[in-house]
Amino acid sequence: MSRTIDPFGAVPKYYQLAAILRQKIEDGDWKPRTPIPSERQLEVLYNISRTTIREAIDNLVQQGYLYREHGRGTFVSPHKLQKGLMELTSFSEDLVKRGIQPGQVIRRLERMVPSPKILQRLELPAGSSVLCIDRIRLGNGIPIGLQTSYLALHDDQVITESEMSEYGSLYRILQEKFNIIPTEADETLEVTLATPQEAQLLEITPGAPLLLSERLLFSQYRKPIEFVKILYRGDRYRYFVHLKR
Amino acid sequence: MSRTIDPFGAVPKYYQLAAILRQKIEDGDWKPRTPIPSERQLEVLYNISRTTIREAIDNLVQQGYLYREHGRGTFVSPHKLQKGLMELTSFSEDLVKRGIQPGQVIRRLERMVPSPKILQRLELPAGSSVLCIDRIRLGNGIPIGLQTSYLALHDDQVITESEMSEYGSLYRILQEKFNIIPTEADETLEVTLATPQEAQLLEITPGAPLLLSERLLFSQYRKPIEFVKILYRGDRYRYFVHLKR
DNA sequence: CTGGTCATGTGGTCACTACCAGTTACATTA
DNA sequence: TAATGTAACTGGTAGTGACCACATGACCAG
Repeated sequence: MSRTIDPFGAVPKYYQLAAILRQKIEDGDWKPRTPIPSERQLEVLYNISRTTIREAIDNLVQQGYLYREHGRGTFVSPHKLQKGLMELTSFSEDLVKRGIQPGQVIRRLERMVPSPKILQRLELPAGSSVLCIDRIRLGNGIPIGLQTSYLALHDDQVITESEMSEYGSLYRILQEKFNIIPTEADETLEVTLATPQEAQLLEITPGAPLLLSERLLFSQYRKPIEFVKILYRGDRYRYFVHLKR
Repeated sequence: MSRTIDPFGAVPKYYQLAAILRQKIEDGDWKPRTPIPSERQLEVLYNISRTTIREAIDNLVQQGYLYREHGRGTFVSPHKLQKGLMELTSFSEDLVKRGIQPGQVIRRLERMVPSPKILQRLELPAGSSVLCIDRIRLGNGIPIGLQTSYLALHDDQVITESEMSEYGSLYRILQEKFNIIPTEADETLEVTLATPQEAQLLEITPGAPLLLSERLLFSQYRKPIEFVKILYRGDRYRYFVHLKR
């Protein structure tokens, strides 16, 4: 890992500096609750202007690595293993973080015209077609959720079943193939009971309690990209979220 | 509402500007998806340096009011009624937003020594006492949740039952009386079934599905402040969250 | 011992300047 | 006509310099 700033590289200096500081925190060079060098000290240490220093620190504060105290200093956050948890995550990222091996069975992958309610949430005109992906989600080989995604993609934006396994994550495909960056999402969670059909797919008894999630995903330009409905087995899944002011 | 910048006031200029811009968005003066004036134009319009302009815009982008497109401009986010939803909210704020009249029955309010597991999560030494508040939460007069809070407060930081109703919100008491600002929280949600006792308090049948939330709340200095457990009636409550990258 | 003052260190705010990097419209050229 | 360049926008990055607001500890007067 580079420990110095490259003034000619394509990556911005504040970004390079943020990476260096983040590394120090993750490596444990800087302990929780202890102050990092002051902004004036960093200015000298890395030969970078305070403007840039502050931009780097702003980023890390935003991401929860550091916190400031006016008049006292900037300190390392004491959160232990939670780095990255505040992030908007995909299902697979989500599981990997908990040490569970994600898996999936794709039951359907095709273009279709969804219900008007779904089209409305995706802000598409009536009669539009979307890409629909129907999957059984597995954790360590055991079914834990039924997921149905409706993606607001054009006819020429194709996703194949083989790409789904290559990329590993739908969000990676969106980002790397279509330059769509998931940025925000609205999600609701509620309790529901398994229908016989759902129970069979999830290998549970009908009427067993499920966690129902409905999520609307927005791109970097605040356009709705995906509407996804997930039914989680109530006995095998716990939803986690990190909230911020 | 003031539409100009006061250069001598105690409030920072970037904050005043952000308030003005936010107002224009909320009033509908600037429509969704349309560009706001460029940073150079705002510089002239308000006689403020671009540094300050950008700081104000940064804030609003962070809060979801605006989004930038490099080379094109800065645009108003198209989100309709969702302003503020990304915020870390208290139970009562939460309900008010949905147009439901919040209410509560305080069943217990006392200092106690909680279980070691809870003390550990609050990062307090074994044997410490905390303030425990046990409440039934109402929506439009109907029970929708059982809430038990454990607050990491000192013996001299007292909260009375009358203050609970005066302030309306526990978070307001923390903020205004003790200068503790809820900044982050980790929350898990899972499904569980009502015990006979819980069923009675919630006025449902035993065995009915419930939504169980466990939340650990952190102050502005990343110290754990509150551990709270809430049991929601599965048939009357839907959890909402706004996620961000 | 108590309370005030002050120097010094911290982050917070602001202005001015310069240049880089995408986007767009339009004139130019093949 | 179609491709191409180019000028004039946009936001993005970076440096410099100044002053304010808050926290702390050393010092001093009572």
